[in-house]
Amino acid sequence: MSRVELPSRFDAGAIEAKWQAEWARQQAFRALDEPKGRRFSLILPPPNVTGVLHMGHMLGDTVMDALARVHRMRGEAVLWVPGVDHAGLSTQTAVRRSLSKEGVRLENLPREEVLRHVEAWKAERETHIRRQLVAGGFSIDFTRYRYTMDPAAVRATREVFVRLFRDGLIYRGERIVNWDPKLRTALSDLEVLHREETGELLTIRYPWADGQPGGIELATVRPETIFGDVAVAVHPDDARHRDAVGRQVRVPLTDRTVPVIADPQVDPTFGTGAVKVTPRHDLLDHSIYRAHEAELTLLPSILDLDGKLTSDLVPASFRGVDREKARGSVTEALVAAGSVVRRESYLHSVGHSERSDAVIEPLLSMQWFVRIDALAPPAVEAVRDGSVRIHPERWERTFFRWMESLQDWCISRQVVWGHPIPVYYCDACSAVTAAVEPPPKCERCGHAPLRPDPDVLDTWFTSWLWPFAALGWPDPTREYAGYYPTSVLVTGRDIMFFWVARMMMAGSRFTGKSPFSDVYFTGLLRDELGRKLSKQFGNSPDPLDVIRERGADALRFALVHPNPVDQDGPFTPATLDGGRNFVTKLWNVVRFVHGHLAAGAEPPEFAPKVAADAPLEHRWILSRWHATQSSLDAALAGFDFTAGASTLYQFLWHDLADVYLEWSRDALSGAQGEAAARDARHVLTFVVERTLRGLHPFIPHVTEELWHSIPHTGELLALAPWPKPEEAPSDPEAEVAVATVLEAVRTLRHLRSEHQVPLEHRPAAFVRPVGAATAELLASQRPVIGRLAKVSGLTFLESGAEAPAGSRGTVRPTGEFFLEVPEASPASDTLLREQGRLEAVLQKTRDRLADDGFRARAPPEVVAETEAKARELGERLGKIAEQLARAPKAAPTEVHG
RNA sequence: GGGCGCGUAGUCUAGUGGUUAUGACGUCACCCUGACACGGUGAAGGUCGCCAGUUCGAAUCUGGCCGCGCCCA
Repeated sequence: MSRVELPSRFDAGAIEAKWQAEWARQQAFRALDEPKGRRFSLILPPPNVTGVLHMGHMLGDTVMDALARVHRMRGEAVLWVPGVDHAGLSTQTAVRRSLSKEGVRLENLPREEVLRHVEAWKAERETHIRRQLVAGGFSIDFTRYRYTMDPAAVRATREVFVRLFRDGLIYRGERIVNWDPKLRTALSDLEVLHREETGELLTIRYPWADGQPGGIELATVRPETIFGDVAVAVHPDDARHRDAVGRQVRVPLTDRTVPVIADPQVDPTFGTGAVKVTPRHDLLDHSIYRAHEAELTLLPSILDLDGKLTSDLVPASFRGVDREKARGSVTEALVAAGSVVRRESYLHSVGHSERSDAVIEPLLSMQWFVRIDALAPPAVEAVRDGSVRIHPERWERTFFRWMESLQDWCISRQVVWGHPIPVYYCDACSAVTAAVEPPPKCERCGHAPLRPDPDVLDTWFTSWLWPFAALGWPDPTREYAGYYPTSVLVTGRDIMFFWVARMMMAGSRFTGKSPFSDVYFTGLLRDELGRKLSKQFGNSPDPLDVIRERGADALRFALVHPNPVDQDGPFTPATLDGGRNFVTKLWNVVRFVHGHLAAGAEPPEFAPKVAADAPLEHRWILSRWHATQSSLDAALAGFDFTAGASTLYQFLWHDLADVYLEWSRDALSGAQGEAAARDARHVLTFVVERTLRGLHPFIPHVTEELWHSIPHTGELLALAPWPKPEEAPSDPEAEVAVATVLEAVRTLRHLRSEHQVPLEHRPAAFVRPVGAATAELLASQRPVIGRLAKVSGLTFLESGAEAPAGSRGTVRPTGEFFLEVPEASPASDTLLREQGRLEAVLQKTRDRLADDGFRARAPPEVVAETEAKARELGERLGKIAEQLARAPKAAPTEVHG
């Protein structure tokens, strides 16, 4: 059992690196190939190689690590699988931006060269991410490291595609999709962010085609699309337009005529109740078109993939003009032509690309889709029947609501970087084949070669398989057999739909099981101004830099400790200081312990048996530890990591350091004899050792270091057993008694401070306790009270006895306390303030007692308590009055003004 | 527009019907006391957003209003 001298300062950099290396050397986090007994597994939500880890990742990873370490200490087989995500569109966008800074357009490069650039980008970020994960001290199994484009993930992705295709749940079709004209790709509904924007609502008159005066008026915010109109639609019940239905109108600025049709999808409350129908460029218009397909033959496209006006239907002067520019010039032309009836400012919601921020263009396009609604029911059922629990629980409702209104998922992307869609076309017989392995020739007609689909899959199409794909599915790997389904998923709620819900669908569909049993959503981090952490504000430092400056443990504690459940948490210099201060406090507590243990010969044994007549402070600290460990376990079970960290913080700092260490100083130093010293060492070692174990999941490095510096059994704290509260007894009696003693100490300290007793003075103190039990307790603890309050002795006053002249006093629930004060000491106003406060309380209490309703309806014990309270307050006020009566002789009355 | 939350000392926060409302940061005073000034001791600081209601009793439950945030359209 080796013990080391602790340096006076905690050198986070060196110590953290040392234990990271040691954990790796001992393979402490390597999961068993064939786990037995209870197991706990989780996947690291694979960070995008688009960038590197930010503080939000660190928060999630710290939570996951806390869970993983606790379960490991409980003796369970733990597997934590790390990995990174290729993040197709996102990474390609980043690379494109980086190339454009060098004046290179990604679109102009050959595919192979684009891939080379992306691979280089990925390699750089991946290296950094791995370094960050190591530096954080996360107990990840790096031997199971995975990447969403490594061969096994490719296999799983293609396998899933092919299965869904064969089951008819993936189809290719021409649908209105969200088109990003900047990135030139389709996006899923989830990748579109809606923002309120002010536009202009134009009311335009479409004249009757037969030349009769007038026409039909309709409102639009997109006048540039009139060239693609195929009809004007009104609601069938709209009396205003009943006569118009069936007539022809002329599209302004053109010679084309289109019919007025009636369709119930039209919102009669919008504008004039008539709308233009541009079926290739609007979802609703397309739907109306479909309903009237027989009468409407034309389906014109007037926008190209860059969002520029195109087509013969567009007057030459507008051709090739971007849609946003064209809006203005078409408006001018309409005004000039006298077609505009009204122009008004209009606030409406505009979809933007999550990636490029370009305004999304609804566009009729041939894409691949997943019939997601068919996959949803088992996922909904899993949450409903409790086999998957969402924390915090209220997010279940959001989950359900979303699952009820699912649109088909567009999974094809027109980008280079990603998993190619595993579909092959035969140009000879037009067969469409989906296959895991590229087929050499057409199965139907034998034609070769086949033409592969040019698109790639949405990255989430791989991500939704991750809980089992990362474990090797569809192969029957040891990881999959031993650790699937996983236990917990920790992530941000911003990807609840993107990822969590879809994972549950995929899990049920392909493995027959929910991929995890618990989902925990972390909150967001905000800076001191309440802003989200973001590069753009410069408030989002690289975690590696913070770790270099403060240490990983300080960062981890700062992230978890002040972060309330289900609310945004602060990430500020102050919270970082808090983390560092706590780590330093722990370090110094153990240094104190260490110094005292060095004096002892043999290492104390564990699991102290505390007799009922053992010294009060030992019974008390063990009871406090029992309570702390209990609430820690409860907090962890409820996924309340802040409460867990907080209970340890309070215990270490206030119970252990502030009270117990000071109280036990004498005993530890041997001043009370060798037996007392031995007992104190014994209890102290036990409590500190168990506290290190309890703190280890949150701040693993410093606890590992400190644990090795005190008596312990085992090779690594990371693998030491998780403490059980019942290792030490709960002792409510001791807790009450210590509270009384501490109140006496605090009262005397207060009197010292109030009356400015110089620090070197040891004034005499007097007490007139309430009740024999208190008297006995205080008498038995006279030495420690004297020591902690820095008074010379504590004299007990008989009930009638006058306090000595030259003393000042105060009144507490446990009794009256007096302290010898310097003669020049002015009277304090504390007593007066206390008197005022208590009188207010007493008044409220008496009012309540005077209320007949209260006496009649409140439970008798509450009435009795209230009566006792009134009595006690009355007595205390009486004593305060007595003290005030004897105070004036030395009391200048500046207080009363 | 729909939905879900949140308003408690200067700031963040605990507290889901019954003592005198919890803790942290910050502030003030004293103190480098043999673990720690990244610290110790003491103190100041609150109309629990507003208005009604339920109840013997409301920070806590209900409704309305005001303010803020997030998600969805």
